[in-house]
Amino acid sequence: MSDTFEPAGTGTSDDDATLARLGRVATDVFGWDGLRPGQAEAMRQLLRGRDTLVVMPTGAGKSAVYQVPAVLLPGPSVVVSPLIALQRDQVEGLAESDAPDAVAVNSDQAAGEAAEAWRAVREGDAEYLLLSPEQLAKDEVVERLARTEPSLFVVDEAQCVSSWGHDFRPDYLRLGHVVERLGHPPVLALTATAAPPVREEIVERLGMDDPVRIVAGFDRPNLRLEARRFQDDEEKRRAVVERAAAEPGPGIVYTATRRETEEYAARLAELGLSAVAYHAGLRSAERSRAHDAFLDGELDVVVATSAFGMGIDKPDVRFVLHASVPGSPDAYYQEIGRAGRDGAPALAVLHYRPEDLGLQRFFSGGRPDTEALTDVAARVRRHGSPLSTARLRELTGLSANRLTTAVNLLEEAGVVGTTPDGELVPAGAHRPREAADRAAEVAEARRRLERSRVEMMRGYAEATGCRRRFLLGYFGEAYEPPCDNCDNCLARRRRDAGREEFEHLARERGDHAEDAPRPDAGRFRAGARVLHQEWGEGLVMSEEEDRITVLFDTVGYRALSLEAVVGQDLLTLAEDGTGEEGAGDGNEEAGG
DNA sequence: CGCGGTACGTTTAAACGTACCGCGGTGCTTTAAT
Repeated sequence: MSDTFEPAGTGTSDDDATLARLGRVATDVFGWDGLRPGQAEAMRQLLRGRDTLVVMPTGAGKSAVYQVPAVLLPGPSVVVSPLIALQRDQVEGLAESDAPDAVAVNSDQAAGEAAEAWRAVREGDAEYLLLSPEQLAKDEVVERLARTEPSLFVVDEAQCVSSWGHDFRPDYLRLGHVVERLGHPPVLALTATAAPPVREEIVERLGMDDPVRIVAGFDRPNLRLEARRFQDDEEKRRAVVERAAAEPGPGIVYTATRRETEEYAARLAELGLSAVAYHAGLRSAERSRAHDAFLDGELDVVVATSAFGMGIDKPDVRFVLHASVPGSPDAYYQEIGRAGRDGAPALAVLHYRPEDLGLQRFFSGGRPDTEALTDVAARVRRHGSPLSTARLRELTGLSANRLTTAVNLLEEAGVVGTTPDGELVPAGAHRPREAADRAAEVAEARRRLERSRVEMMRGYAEATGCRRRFLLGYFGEAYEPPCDNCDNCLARRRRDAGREEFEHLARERGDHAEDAPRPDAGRFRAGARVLHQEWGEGLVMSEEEDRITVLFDTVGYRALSLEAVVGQDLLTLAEDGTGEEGAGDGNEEAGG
């Protein structure tokens, strides 16, 4: 995949001129000192018209990547943003600066406000237009947008495509069609956290064309990683409360349910901490009060569900404690990534009970809606001509989410297609029941993948090796332990120190204080394509000392012990496609 | 999948099992009723 971009700074005068122009805009218009290498490279690719995926930590200046080139490109820039609160922050931030203005169009606005925003975009008074994917699901919005001839299509928080698109906010999976209807301006996908398969899904779902991938390193060496296992629920709760009270704040405690946020916040308040609960069931005034108080340093602890986080860019969060396992390493890394952004030591502790995995399994459970699938398939087929989603909604009476989810599954199964105008047509001559069955299979595969991600959290919680290696491996980065900043590495170091005292005695007795020799992973390195008798083809994602993790096409992530792999010939190398996605492939390491 | 609550059952009466039910996370948008 290294052919997907040409290295920067090969010194053609065109490149130099482009970089100079970008640098001038950065300083003259935005008032910044300069551009970091990863930023500048992404901007240069966008100006060349290339689709670009950027994975960079929060605070590394992802927004700059579209803000600067937008100034040099002719039309307005569309920015897809998942939360109205984030849109508001961006609009306000740009309004306060000398940079061009941004406007948003969303359901929060008074009647005249949207009209004024469109006018500003049309007449060039606003450079950036912020929209939710749901806005872009409306024909009239896309048509109006097409007339403004946007020169850049940005998807912020692009991991939402993968994490929310399949059920919660299905319009995320339709953005690729929007891009085409806009004449495919350069697409920029921005995210802080995306494992290799998530990156590939973003590329595919947004219809990115031979994209450049710019991926900064994931390691956060100042984060101390720890996991503690509990049998008893109340014991776990006590440990969480005690830790939150003992560690220097401010900090975040993540729970699995709304109810738990209230319970923990109450117990912490009893101990005299200033702690509040935060979840999506609170009134919006309460939510923003908690949010602002935390950012302003008035709180010791926020106890929150996963609702708390996006848009929290507070440098001095000292700990993130998980009172329960989250549903995936993707979610976990994103949540602990909110600690220690100032680079000073910070702590991430997972409080784990195997029973807690059940709730996450439930969350990733949803059975496919066979009825909706059959109904939609039947109507698309019966209707002689292309069918708009608006019309389909009238015909079926399905809610927007159920309908769009069904359409997405049918499309992924290859039994429904989308025309260049965004209308739906049948693909192939499948009877509705058969079409629905195929789509249900797609949904089932997705469910298996999500459940395997839950299992990866079990793997992390129960890991005996370096936790940093585990997480970085999951994100496609090789790492050589010890990290000296996770509980397992530190425990091993203490053991080794103790062992030295007895080493000479052991030598006298003739035995070895070394661990048993580990089987060699041999050919099954990260990035290798492998074949398993039962589970079919897969891709080796990471290697640990005694196991490897493989992402199988049909069953999702599986951890395999090297002993079994080698001893029982579990795996063979698949036809050597090599260099597919995997650790250390052609992604640029644009040092963070 | 695991929990908390409730209803029902039994034993030897106020308390203790058991069986079943419902619930659990992320946000946009639009619309109807005050």
